[in-house]
Amino acid sequence: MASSSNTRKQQEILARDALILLAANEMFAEQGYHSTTMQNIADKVGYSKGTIYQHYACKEDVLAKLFIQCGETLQVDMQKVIDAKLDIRPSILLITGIFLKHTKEVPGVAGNVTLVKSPAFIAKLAPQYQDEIKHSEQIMLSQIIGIFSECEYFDCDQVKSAAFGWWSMQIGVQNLMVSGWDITAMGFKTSEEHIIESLNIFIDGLGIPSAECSFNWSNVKKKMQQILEINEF
Amino acid sequence: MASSSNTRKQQEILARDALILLAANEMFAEQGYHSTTMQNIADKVGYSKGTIYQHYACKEDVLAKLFIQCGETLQVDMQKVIDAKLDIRPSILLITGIFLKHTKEVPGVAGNVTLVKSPAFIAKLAPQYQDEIKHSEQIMLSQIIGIFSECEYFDCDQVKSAAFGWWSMQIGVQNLMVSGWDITAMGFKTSEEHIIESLNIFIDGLGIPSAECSFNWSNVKKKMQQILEINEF
DNA sequence: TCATAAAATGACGAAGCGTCATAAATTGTT
DNA sequence: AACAATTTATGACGCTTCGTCATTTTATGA
Repeated sequence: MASSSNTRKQQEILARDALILLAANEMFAEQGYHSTTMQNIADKVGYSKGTIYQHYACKEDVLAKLFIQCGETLQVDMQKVIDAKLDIRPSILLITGIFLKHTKEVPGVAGNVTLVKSPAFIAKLAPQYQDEIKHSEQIMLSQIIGIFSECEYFDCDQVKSAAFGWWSMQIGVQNLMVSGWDITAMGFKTSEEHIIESLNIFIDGLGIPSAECSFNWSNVKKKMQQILEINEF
Repeated sequence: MASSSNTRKQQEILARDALILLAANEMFAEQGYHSTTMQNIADKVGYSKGTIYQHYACKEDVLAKLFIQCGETLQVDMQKVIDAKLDIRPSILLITGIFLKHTKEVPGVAGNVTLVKSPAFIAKLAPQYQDEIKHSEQIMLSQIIGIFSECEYFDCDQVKSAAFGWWSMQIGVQNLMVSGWDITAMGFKTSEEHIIESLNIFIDGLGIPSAECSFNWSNVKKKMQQILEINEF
């Protein structure tokens, strides 16, 4: 019975772990990481603070775990786009769309990317989480570089610059989206629409010929639903 | 004597204020905002905690003031580039160079842009600082839009997209530069070199003809020294 | 020299992180 | 079922830091 009992208990723990992460993600999104206390999280999942600390050694580890989980989902979705073997332009735009979608879905994570990657924060994490974050970042970057490498006119350096530029823009737009800044009040369209338009400009600059159909945010969304096999978002 | 004495005292306070900001900037850069305590700052400037609180009502206000100061310097430097009435390509690259320079000079600020702009942080600030931050952002954005507006082939929407894209990339590269991530260890060049190369691609995409001289990071640096009238950095 | 005003100080309350002794619950045995 | 042994949950406690404010120190002026 030891093994069976062990498994059942492990499943209970796993289920509670999911609850903790769900609660944390919601509260980080609603009131920010620093304004959310471990007690808040404990209250929300209906367990005591001590129990939460049996799952995570520190508050930083909770956010790190959310970050890592999110990274895994991103990788899987990115791979679906890569496997679809589309042209460079739709590939890049779809992967951008995936990041935009995740930014909306997990604002508690997207709004704290800078915090998670800061040296002071990383230093507090369990070594395992430090490694996983670093690893996750490398995987994603190599996926991006892989896509830009398809551009035959470019040498290795230019591919890296293009990937670095895309990555910067992606990080930046996530920041803008989660900041309370209402750009539509300044006569702008949505962040999604503008960044897709901007990326089209960037891809034009790479010397990639324009596609027959225009790739605006609306089209990117439709194509994403198809590739990721989801109904709506 | 009242006026004179008042002025002298005010100057003393002003001088101490500068010391506080200097100390804070250094410590925020070295160990991060959250690991720096008000006591640390007080110790560094040689005054007590209470005295620091006569200058700033809360820790958030200290970072906000640094952020605002930095924004003012950026605006002045940007205006110098605008007044030089260069072509679009060098204008954009030089303004990017100015941001890169500031990122290196005030890492304690650049590494906390996301934090400062988060709703939870803004809410804690003195109303005056809230307004100044919002205002500073609008000024800078309108300066950027002004430069992209020079591009005669573009309509208003495209100009906004281009400005939004540049802004995102700028925020993103600042994040990457202050994160502990050593991209050179992954076979990359410096962030500065890559982002300038990326922006050249972006500007190509805008339909701007290539300049006669190539604008790499080295050239941008030289031109910056000339426009900003500085000797080195 | 002393009185009054201004400024500096650090002890204190409040709040949050993380720990650990204790309490509760679960499991195994007779 | 009753009890022992082990596992798990709990929240009081210590520690740290933010921000306050009564007290002390310094500066000003008569």
